[in-house]
Amino acid sequence: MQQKSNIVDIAEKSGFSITTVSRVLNGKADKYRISKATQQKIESAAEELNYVPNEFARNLRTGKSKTIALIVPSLKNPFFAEIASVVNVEVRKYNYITIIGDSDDNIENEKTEVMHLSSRNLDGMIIVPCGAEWGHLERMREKGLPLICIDRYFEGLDLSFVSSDNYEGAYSASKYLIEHGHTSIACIQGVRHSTPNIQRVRGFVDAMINSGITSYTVTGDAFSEQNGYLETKLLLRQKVRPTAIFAFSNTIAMGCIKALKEEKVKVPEDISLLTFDDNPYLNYIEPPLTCISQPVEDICKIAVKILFSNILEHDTSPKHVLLKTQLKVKASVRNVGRPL
Amino acid sequence: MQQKSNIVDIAEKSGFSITTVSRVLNGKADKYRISKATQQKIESAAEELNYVPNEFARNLRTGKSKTIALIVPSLKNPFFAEIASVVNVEVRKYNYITIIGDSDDNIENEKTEVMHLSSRNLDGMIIVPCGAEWGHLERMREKGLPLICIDRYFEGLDLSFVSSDNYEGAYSASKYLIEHGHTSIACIQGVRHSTPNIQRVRGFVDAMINSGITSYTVTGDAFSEQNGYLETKLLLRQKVRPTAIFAFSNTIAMGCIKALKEEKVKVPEDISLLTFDDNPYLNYIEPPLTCISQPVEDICKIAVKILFSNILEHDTSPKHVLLKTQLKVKASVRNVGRPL
DNA sequence: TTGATTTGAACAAACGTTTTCGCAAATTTA
DNA sequence: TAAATTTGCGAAAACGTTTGTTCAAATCAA
Repeated sequence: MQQKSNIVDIAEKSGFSITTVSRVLNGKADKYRISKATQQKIESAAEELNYVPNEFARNLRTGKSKTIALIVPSLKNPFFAEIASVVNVEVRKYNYITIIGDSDDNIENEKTEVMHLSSRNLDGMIIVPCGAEWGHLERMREKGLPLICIDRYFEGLDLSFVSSDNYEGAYSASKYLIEHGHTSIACIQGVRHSTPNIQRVRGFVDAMINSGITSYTVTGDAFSEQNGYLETKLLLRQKVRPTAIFAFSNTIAMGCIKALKEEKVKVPEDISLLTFDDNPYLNYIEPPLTCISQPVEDICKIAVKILFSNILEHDTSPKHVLLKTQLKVKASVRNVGRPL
Repeated sequence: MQQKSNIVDIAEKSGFSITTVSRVLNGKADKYRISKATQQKIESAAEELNYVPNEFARNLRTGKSKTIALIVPSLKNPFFAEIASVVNVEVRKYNYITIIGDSDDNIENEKTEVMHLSSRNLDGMIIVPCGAEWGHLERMREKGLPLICIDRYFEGLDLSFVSSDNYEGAYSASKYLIEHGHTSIACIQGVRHSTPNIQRVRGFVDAMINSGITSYTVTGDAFSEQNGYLETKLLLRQKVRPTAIFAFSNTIAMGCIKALKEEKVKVPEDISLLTFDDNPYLNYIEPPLTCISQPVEDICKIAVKILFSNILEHDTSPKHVLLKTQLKVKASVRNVGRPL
């Protein structure tokens, strides 16, 4: 078991002081006018000793951890998994590392995660908040922690966020349904107090109202398959069945499909289905699901960029960014104006 | 911006020494016979000051980071995302945190990830290796880093691993196809040098041989949709089309489906399809895909357990664990013995 | 030649913990 | 009552860095 070498070993081996070694290894040689010869020697000594700096000592001294935390509701959800993937890769480009916390969409978990992680002297944090509370987040920011919300956020707060333009996305999707002749439309929503959900409901309702459609339903209360399943079952029991269902997430849509299959309701012949979020698998279900695709990759990249402009350049002004969504037409919406 | 408090502040506020404060806060009060009264005072002082220990200082002193690294080929792959999710949660139970590295299935990335992460004084590492090389992993282990491979591993090496019994899984799946009357079967494999793949091929081939079937094909070279697509296209161009395709991963299966759709080949009427790995979405594609489900959750839990018995109890003997897979019959395999 | 400046590098403190060793006071034992 | 033991706690070193300050030697200017 090979001993780890430290800066002192290098100093001894090369014959220079710890200070000089540190400076050379940190690329501050020029700043402190260390001669080329010295640099050479120190570098080769470091090489030979297989030196890897101890980040803990370094961070203890500097107060910087080169670590950011990402907190998501659940890594099992492919939507958040993609976020984690992109954030992780982007952050690594800055030579920082990401630690991931899983809140399981539970505010108490979220709070303890934030607590625990913050003992790691985070340099920044990206969070998809559960959505119910924000006090703990504001407190973090007051402590000086660069913080940015993605996907879900809080309106009227000084916290930075990057998200999709959920209102616009829902609005245009609803319009799309209307233009395809649907007049009795139901949407199944997710967590009610979450901003994306609120915006989507607004977009949906506004589209209905602006088109003079009065027969619409808003129901549901979770971004879960179960919720989609249950609400669809209930919708199918109504006197007048909707001709189209707008699911506010992939997971909800899966529940819808399950229920529709069970009830032998064909998509899109009997009922049209539209969903938020894209996913590779969506192309393989039958029929391929028309969806509102969120620019997840861009959201993450921008979020990371803002975060680091905060960390590195101390640009602490709150940024609010909404990105356009995209309607991807596949095959789950029927034009009811035309015969089958 | 509220100042962070440290152990010294607590010492001053409570009137006791740093030593005593440290002991109380680490739950070693009894061991060092600190009176209840003192404990009380110190704890409430810590509470008031909103004390959060500085992990860097602690870890610098102890040499332990309470951090383990997880390296996966890609978080975007739902199979690995699930692994990340479970590992993350399990590790947190020990009050450790997980940092995740993404190798993008590239051995060079994997090596640099291992290097970078190791400067964080990891207490342990769980890795799904790309598979081509293991020198860097052995070196880590020689340095004393508790290390365990999951999913992919290396045979004949002293590294611990937990994986599915891929041979058995592939064997029974192949048998299942045979029992359903298929005599011309093709399998599309993934990364060739990876152990799971090798085992699966063996299981497949053995099942064929043991059943006296000579007309089988083994093709492909990546766990990717593209590979599945391409190979399926090619298979369909053969003089004699196989009656069943065995995809060695979800991603490959998706490619198959895409190709089959394009060629208007119906599943399972024209060709049967079977795949490795389960996935919630598999229930919603048409037809629902019969699959070999891997006990991902168990694999991760066991891996974490072994890792911590290594970290905490210094049980360093290499453990080799293979878990049974499960055949989940859905609707993508036709019994060709019976008329449609 | 003398004083000023530049070059090259080192000393030592500091970051916030944990832990070894130690010791005085209180209590028990004999 | 004296010795031994137990109780309760503290001083200080150490972990491996970074960095403000200092300083001798070399070079330059006048």
